[in-house]
Amino acid sequence: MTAVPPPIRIEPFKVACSNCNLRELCLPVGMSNEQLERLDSLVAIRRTVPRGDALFHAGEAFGSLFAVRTGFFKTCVASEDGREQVTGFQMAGELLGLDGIGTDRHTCDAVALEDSQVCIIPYHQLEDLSRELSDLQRQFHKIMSREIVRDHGVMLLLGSMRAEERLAAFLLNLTQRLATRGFSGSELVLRMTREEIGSYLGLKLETVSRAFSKFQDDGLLEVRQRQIRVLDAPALQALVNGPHC
Amino acid sequence: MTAVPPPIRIEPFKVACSNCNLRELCLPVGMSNEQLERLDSLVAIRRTVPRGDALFHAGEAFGSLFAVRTGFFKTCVASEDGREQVTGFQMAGELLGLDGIGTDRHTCDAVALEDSQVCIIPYHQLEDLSRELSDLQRQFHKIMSREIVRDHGVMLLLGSMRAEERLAAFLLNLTQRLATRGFSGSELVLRMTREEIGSYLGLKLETVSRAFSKFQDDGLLEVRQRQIRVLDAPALQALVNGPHC
DNA sequence: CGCGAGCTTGATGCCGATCAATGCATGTGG
DNA sequence: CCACATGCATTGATCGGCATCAAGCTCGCG
Repeated sequence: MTAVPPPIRIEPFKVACSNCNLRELCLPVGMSNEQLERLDSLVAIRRTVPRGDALFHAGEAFGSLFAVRTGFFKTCVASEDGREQVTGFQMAGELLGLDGIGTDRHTCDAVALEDSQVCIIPYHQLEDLSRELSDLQRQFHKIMSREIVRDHGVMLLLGSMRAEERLAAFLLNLTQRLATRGFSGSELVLRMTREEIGSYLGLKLETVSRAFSKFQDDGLLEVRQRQIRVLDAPALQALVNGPHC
Repeated sequence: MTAVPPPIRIEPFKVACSNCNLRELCLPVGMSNEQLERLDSLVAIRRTVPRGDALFHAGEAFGSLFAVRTGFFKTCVASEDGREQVTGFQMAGELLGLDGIGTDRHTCDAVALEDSQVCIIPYHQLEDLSRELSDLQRQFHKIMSREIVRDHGVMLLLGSMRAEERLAAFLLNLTQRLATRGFSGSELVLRMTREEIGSYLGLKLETVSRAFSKFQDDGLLEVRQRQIRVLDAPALQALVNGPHC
């Protein structure tokens, strides 16, 4: 039984995991060419998300995961009374929407911090295919597990670090992920506001700003608005590990 | 090459998901009797963990997940410099070890807070079986996703709530989970110390103790050491939602 | 050019950390 | 059975880091 092809507009360029330059960072890690071709048939559509728009909102029905192809996102949860917490920042090759699997509804908002593009991964098809391809299954499980481990790291940060330690840890994490993607490990442009950084780190925007200024005074960073140059990464690392013990 | 059978003592009573009274809370949710029998062949061993002992440590090789059968656990991560953060408390029917999938090593410690018993779920066999049983696959994915959502909730708590709000949220979460397991929603015995609660909530033990006393003074709780009686759950709930806006 | 969003910087105050003493339950050995 | 030790909890006094409040500042953009 051949399925009717879905009436969806295909992007003009070919969408294919098999020749995507992010395949070593994304869902296809560890898959053979043959397997990749089967994944291609699943991930056939991209979606463009302009800066400021939401990819999905908390409460919406869940149907697909999304892989960031280009751009930058934040995810944030909110409590009844309107408190907001940024739970993460996602860049190329990272998956969005894992929170929706448990209840079939998204539980957070995903907002593009710059004009972005995502690959759409229909979730039930992914489940079906990962029952056939154990390498795909394994990689998907690893991605979920690492998200849990990452969250535990954020808890450690929020529960036991001081303001400057939090910002240092945040910056090192960002530069490391950017370096993995071939960018300079010392030069970066923040895509988010001081307020969003603060929300992620459990701080107010003024505190974030002061910490940036302090780092600049101490010669660890060069800060010009959102342009950041890391001058002394080891010193930042020393801050993250306990300098106060 | 037949492997030597591992020298593991099988518990005298029959271990079977199919007739486990926790099957509606645990991995088997949503599975048919036939499917359950296949799961039984996988989950055949239990392990007893005395109070204070670790089920696993960060850094150890990962091989199995564990389902809490009886008892109570905490999980905690530590940074290089020795800072510790309790990342969760697990009770009957909840899974331990999901953090290990991503790197094939555990990334946190799991410690029994009372004499406990867990079912051992060999992970690779679980992967194999979940490729055959889509209901098992679905439930496993839901469990991982819900863990991520739970972690996001903890981040919200750590990032934006005040001390008393955190404790109120913690107590309501505990009572709710106990109620799901058939216990009273108003009477509970804490299995963890003030210090462990504090670590989980990002507070010092003195602050936790003061918050308990405050709740008692205000008539929300009756506190006698670790014996807690909830007198006014709605008031606790009101604290969690923003009373200060 | 002037507006506005976002950022910086200063002054002040409060919440929770820290330091310290006491209380209370459990266990152990004389 | 009592004396004492130990681990955990409570309570008070003080301190400090970050939030809060309040101006200015910078830069991009209509």
